Amino acid sequence: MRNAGTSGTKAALYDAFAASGKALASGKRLELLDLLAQGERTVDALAKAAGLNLTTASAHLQTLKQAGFVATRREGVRIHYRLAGDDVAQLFALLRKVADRHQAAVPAARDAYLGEDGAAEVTHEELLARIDAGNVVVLDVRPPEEYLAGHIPGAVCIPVAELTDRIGELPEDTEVVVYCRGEYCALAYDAVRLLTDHGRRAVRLDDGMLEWRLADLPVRAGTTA
Amino acid sequence: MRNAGTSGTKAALYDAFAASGKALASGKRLELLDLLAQGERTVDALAKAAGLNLTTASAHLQTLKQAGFVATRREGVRIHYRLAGDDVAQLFALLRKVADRHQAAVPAARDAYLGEDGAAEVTHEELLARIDAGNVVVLDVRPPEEYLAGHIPGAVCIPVAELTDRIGELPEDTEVVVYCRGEYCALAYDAVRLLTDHGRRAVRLDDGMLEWRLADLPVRAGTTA
DNA sequence: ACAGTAATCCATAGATATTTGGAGGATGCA
DNA sequence: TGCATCCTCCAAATATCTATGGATTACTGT
Repeated sequence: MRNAGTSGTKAALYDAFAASGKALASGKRLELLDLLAQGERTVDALAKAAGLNLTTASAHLQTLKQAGFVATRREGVRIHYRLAGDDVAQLFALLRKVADRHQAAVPAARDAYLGEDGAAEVTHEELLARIDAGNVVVLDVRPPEEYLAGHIPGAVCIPVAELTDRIGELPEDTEVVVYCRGEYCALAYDAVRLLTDHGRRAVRLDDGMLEWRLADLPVRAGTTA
Repeated sequence: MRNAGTSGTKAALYDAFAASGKALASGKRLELLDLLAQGERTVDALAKAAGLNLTTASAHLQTLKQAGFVATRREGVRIHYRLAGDDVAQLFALLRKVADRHQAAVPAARDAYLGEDGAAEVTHEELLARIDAGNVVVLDVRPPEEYLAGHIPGAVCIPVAELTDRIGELPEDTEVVVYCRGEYCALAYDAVRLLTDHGRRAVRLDDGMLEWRLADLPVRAGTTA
């Protein structure tokens, strides 16, 4: 009944799904998605943050837009890109998780990038309990614009680049829980090493803002801590 | 501190994730994943079911294996491929859902393939309730080997190709709920049209085995209905 | 209207993927 | 041992993707 005629449209449907898969098929694009998962950004800011030529970044963003993964907003002369929805962040996070679990190269690359890590980590639940108990300082070491776009309520914002200079802003006797973008972000790893080297007690949240938000935990925007 | 040195390994990590993304970047591979989500199969069977040259199918399967999405088992002269885990099926399902939601081409291709569909559908919950009540026949129209690998408990197996001949096996007075591989599988659509044309009351389950299994609903394997 | 900035579009060269036929490896069976 | 089957590996042609410089478009401010 349906065969030659349909096999064309069947392929069309799978190819349409594959168009979304293709958007996930480049390391550069995944890096852009990772940045966008922290909040909206202009093309120029994305290109700089990802270390890309502006033209190249724009091309990748067009690809992501074709797949419907990102949306844009014009503000005067610049264009802000953002994720098209939480489901996109979810897909991104799941891709990383599945890749980590099933592809041997990922844990290897992860260790090479983040450092093989025996250091203690804190889970969501532990952190929430300790925030309630009041015996912890939560430190967000991402760039300020990402902190402004959304952070853990009560967290202090000190970008890792400024941490050496501003370490005095942290109380000396309280343990610090550090977080950054997500499970594979280097910022919190660097910060914990830095704080520990300065004799502070510091541990990393076991993942970061991406997973926190996807777990529907409370998020605050703006500067009001 | 870390920059040029790390940018290499950082890119390596993202590229490793992208390797998994690339596995999702071809319609043919997604079709293979869709088939594998129903149960394990040999290379030859997959090639035939997907309408691919054997060599081409093998190449795609190697790509999927590189990404860790599939695993193999040798049985005599033939090699059985299967999904490496439920998380892979989950990733596949989420990709389709996100693509459907955010990419205009998907609903269009879907309607072209499945037919624009005003017909009534039944949800998981409704079906379970009606199975309990006993006033429904559940019909699985997938190929028998997929039925054997796992089906809804109590479902009758009549492949859609044999349905015209075997329609007498279905009670005439009871409504039939038809299901197949998943939300985008044409088999159940065809079967409902066919049954309705023969004066039977038939509706489609709103998705299929893939989503049923991922929802952790009861699945039975083998022939014991 | 003009200049300046941000981003996209276009063309192209270089790099990757896909498909396929044919050769080669592994297993089972006579 | 020899042969058939199932699958993978190899090589080459074709198609697609990526990166980038230069041109173009969209907007702002003077």
